[in-house]
Amino acid sequence: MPNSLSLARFLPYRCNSLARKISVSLSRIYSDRFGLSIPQWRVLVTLAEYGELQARQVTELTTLDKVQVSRAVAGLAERSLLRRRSCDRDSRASLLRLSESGLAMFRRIEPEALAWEEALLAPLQAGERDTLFNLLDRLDLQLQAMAPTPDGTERPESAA
Amino acid sequence: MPNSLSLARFLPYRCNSLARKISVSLSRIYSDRFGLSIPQWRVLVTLAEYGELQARQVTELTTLDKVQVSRAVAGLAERSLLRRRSCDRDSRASLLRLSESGLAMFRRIEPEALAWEEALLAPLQAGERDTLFNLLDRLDLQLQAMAPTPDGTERPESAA
DNA sequence: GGAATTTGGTTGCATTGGAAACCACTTTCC
DNA sequence: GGAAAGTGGTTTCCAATGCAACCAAATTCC
Repeated sequence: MPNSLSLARFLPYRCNSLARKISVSLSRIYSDRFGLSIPQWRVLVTLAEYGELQARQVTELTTLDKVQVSRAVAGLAERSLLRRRSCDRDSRASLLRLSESGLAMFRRIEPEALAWEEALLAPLQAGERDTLFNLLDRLDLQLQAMAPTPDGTERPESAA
Repeated sequence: MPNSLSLARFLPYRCNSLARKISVSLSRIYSDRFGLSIPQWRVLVTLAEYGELQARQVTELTTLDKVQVSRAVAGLAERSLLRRRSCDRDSRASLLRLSESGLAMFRRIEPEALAWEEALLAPLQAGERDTLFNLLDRLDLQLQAMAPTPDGTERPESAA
């Protein structure tokens, strides 16, 4: 019996290579033309959407770890694309907000990014797009359920 | 009007973060326990599937570039998990094949990897799994169609 | 046959990315 | 009030990654 694990049909490989290709292609917009790294791009989008946030909240919203956020924020601040304000309630933290120029940059990139996404999804009908997002959501959820708990105990099965 | 680009609903972000989580989770098998990097793991699987290949063919089958393949092969050879044979037809190239121990390692990882995939896909019915793979294939295809040609000329539209 | 180009593969170098140590502050708990 | 533990964020150090230069052999084209 030949082995049945074929890379080409192995979901982790498929997802990874697709995600990689998507990233490379999209980065031609925000990276080549606007000089943003992926983490910087995510921070930009997130602050554009939420206004003012602490770094901690950004990490939660972007699936980036705190080191990546710290560096991305430093890079954006360097270019005056965002401003940090000290936080009253907690003097360790600071509040992050896009500057005018940061917001302006976002407004220039946004329509292009959306157009690019639209082009990618063009072959899919509306219903298929919903299905796609639904499937991704469910995989995400399942992955979370499969994740080991820090203390090694298994979480109880959700009631059927 | 609030902007309509929301990270959480942006396909590139969704794909990327899902793929990342999948990789991290799966790597607990081949990385933590068997000490393989992702490229090494892909080379292992590919050689297990195809038997003997040139490095060049491996790059095509794994979506890795030649540098990654070269280094992965060096790492596997270092641990005697694979053997290189010189190629008659082309003395620059060499033919790669898993050693007995490489194949043995693959046979130990394979069922675990498949079981892990099965656990991830558990919430999806058979039809949904097909749909998922079909959608991924179509996105891949579309991405390829969107890719700029090296010389900047656009490829002709495929006949409708 | 031999210069010029291409191809298979490796290596060096500069950059990125992650883990863990770290600093400063805040909260908990006695 | 103060030790101990936790949290927000940055920095340091090291491994992984990517690009470009490189070497050697093969192919193309006169």
